[in-house]
Amino acid sequence: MSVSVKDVAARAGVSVGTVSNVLNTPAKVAAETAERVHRAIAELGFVRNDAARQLRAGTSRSIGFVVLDVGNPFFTDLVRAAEERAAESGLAVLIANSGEQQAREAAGIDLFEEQRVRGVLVSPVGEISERLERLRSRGTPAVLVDRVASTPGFSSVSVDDVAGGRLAARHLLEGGRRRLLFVGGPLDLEQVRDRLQGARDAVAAVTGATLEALPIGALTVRHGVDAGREILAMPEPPDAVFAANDLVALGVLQAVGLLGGLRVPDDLAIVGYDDIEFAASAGVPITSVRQPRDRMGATAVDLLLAEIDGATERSRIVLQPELVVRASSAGR
Amino acid sequence: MSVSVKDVAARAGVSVGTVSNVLNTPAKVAAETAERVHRAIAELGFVRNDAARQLRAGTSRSIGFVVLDVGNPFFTDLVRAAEERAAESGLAVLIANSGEQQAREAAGIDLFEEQRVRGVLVSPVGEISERLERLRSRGTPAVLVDRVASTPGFSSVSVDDVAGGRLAARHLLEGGRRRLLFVGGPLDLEQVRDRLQGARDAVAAVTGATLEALPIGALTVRHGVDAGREILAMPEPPDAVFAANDLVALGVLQAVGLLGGLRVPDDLAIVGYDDIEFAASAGVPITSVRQPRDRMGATAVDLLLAEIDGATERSRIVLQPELVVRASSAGR
DNA sequence: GCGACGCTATGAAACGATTCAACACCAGCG
DNA sequence: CGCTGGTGTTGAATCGTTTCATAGCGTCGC
Repeated sequence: MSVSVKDVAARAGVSVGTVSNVLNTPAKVAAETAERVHRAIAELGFVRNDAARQLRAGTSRSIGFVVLDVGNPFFTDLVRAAEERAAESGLAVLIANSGEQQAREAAGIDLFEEQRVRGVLVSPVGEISERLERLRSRGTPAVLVDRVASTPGFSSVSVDDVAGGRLAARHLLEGGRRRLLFVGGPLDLEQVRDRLQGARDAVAAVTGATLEALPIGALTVRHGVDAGREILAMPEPPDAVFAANDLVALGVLQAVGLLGGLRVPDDLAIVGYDDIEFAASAGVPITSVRQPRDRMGATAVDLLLAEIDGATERSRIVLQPELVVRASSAGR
Repeated sequence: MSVSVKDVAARAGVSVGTVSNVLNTPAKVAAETAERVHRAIAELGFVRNDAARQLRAGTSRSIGFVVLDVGNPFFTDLVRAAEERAAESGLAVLIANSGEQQAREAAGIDLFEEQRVRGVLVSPVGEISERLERLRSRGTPAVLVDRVASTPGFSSVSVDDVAGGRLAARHLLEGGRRRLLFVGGPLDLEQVRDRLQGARDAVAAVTGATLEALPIGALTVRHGVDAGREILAMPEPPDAVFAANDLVALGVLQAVGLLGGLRVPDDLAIVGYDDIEFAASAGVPITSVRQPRDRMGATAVDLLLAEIDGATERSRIVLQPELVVRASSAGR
C-alpha cells in the first residue's frame, strides 16, 4: 500500500540499511548518497511508519496522561505544562479523559499500556495504586498528579489541599463570616475531602463558627448552579461559600446572582479553588486558592523521566497553594 | 523484555495462532483451550503490543484532530463531541494543539501521518489545502472543521461566520450603537476575517454607523485585556465592541471594568463569539454568537468516516449560528 | 609493495501480532 | 470401509523499520 524504505532504497539504488542510516545517523552516509536518498524520499512521498519503528525499538516516544476532566481549564493548563517539558525530551503526550469515572480511567491506562508508552501520569479518580502497581511491575512507571501517593511505591506531585482549604476558610472567617458552606463532590475525590478537612480545621479554631457541607456529583459549572439554587432555597442560608473548585464557584455565583436573593459579596462571600483564568473575569471576580499548575506539570514529567531512566527513589512533592483575594470575598 | 504471544502460547501449551484466535476470533477456539490461554495471559500479565498489531494491520484504530487552541473551551467541547462519535466506531482521537501556529500545525499532521491514523480532522490556521492534498494522495483523508474548504477536494464543517458577524453587529446597531469596534486577530484566521466582514455588511446598511477594526495577535483573554487597555486610551472610544471570540470579549470586559472609565453595557456594549460556558458567568454576562459545537464535532467525524469508507463526494456543511442575548449588550 | 585503517555500504535478522493454507481428528453416512 | 464435512489447531509468512556483523575500497605510512 504505502511507500516503504524498500521502495526508497530501490529508487535511490542503495540498500535499505543505507536509507535507514540517512534517516537516523546521517553522519554515517556520504553526502552524495544521502542526497540521492533524499530525492527518492521526496519523489515517492515516503513517510516513516511509526508502528514498525516502535515495534523494532520495543518502546514508543510518548507518555500518557490520564486527566480527571479535560473541560476544566486547570487540567488543560496542567497538560500544556507537561507537554512542554516532555517535548524537551522528545516525548509526545497522549491524553485520556477519565471524566471522573473509574472505568474510563482504567480503560485509558490499558490503552496506554498497549501503546507501550514510556510512562504514565495520572490524576486519579479513586484508589488505583493496585492497578498502577501491576502496570509498573510490567515496566511502565507512573506518577500521580494532583494527589499524594498513598503507598510509598509511587512518586507524586500535589498541592497541599488541606492547607488550601485552611487558607480559604480562615480568610472567610477573618472577613467576619461565621456560617460557612462547603460545596463540592464527589467525596471519592481526595482533593475534595482534603479541602473540606482544611476548612473544618480552620472553623474549629473559631468559636461560634460553623461549617456545613453540600455534596455535589461533579466539579462542574452545572453542578455549581444546582448548588446555588439549593442555597437560595435554604431557610437559613450561609454567609459564605467555599467551593471545591472554580467551576463550582462560578456556577454558584451565577445562580445566586441571576436568580436573585443574595448579593455577592455582601450577603454571600465566595471562595473558589484553582484560580483558573476565568475566575478573574467572573461576574464578581472570584477569590481563589491558586495552585502552581505550571510547576506541577513540569515536575510531574521530571519525576516520571527520572523513573524511566531507572531512578529508584520516589518523591512525594507537595507544593504550597496561595490565596488570591478578589472581590467575591470582601469582608464586612 | 515484555511478554509476547509466544510466551503465552508456550505457557498454555498451544501455538501462537491459537492465542491470536482467542484474542480476535474466540468463536474459532474450543472453550477448554480458550480457558487455558486466558489463564496463561493472566498469569504472565500479557498485554497486546499495539505497534505490532498495527504494523501487521497496516493501519491504526485512531483519527487525529489538529486543534487551533486547546486552552479555548470551544475547542475542548468540539474535541469531546468528536471523541464521542469516533468511539461509537471504535476509533480513538489523537489530539495535537497548533496554538495558532502554522509550523506546529504542520508538525501535528506529520506526526499523525507517521502514526498511520485513519483520517485527520483539522481546524486550520491558514491555507493548508496543499499539504492536506499531499496527505490525501497518500491515502489519509482529511476534513476541515470550523472552516469552509477553499478547494472542492475537501469536506468541511463550519458555521457561517459572515452571518454570525452580521447577527452580532445588527444586534448592536438595533440597540442604538453607532461607533462599533471589532477586536480580533490574527487576520490569517479566516474565521476572524469572516466575522469582520459580516459586521461590515451590517454596518454598511445603516447610515451614520461606523466600524473600526483593532487587530490583535491571538484570540486569548490576555490579548483581550490589552485591547481593552487600548480602548480606554482612545480619545473617542467606541460605544460597542464586537469581539472575535468569547475569550477576547472576557478580556475586554475585564480591562474596561477593572481599570474603570467605561461601564458595560451603559458606555460600552460587548458581544462575543462561541458562547462558551464562561460567557454566561462573566462579570456582566456576555452576549455571544452561539455555534452548535456538538453537532460540528459529530458531523465532522461522520464526514471523515464516510471518506474513510470510500465515499467520493465531498460535502461542505455550513451550520447557522444563533445569537444569545445577555446583559453585556443591552440597548440604550 | 604491503598491511592497516577509515569510510561507506550491505543485507540478513529481529521485533510481535495476525493471517491463512494446510492438516489432524472425529462423526456420520452410504 | 471409505468418503465427506466440520471443527480445532498449527506454523510459516508477513508487515516496515532498525541494527549489526561483514565486506569493499581507497589511502596512508613505512
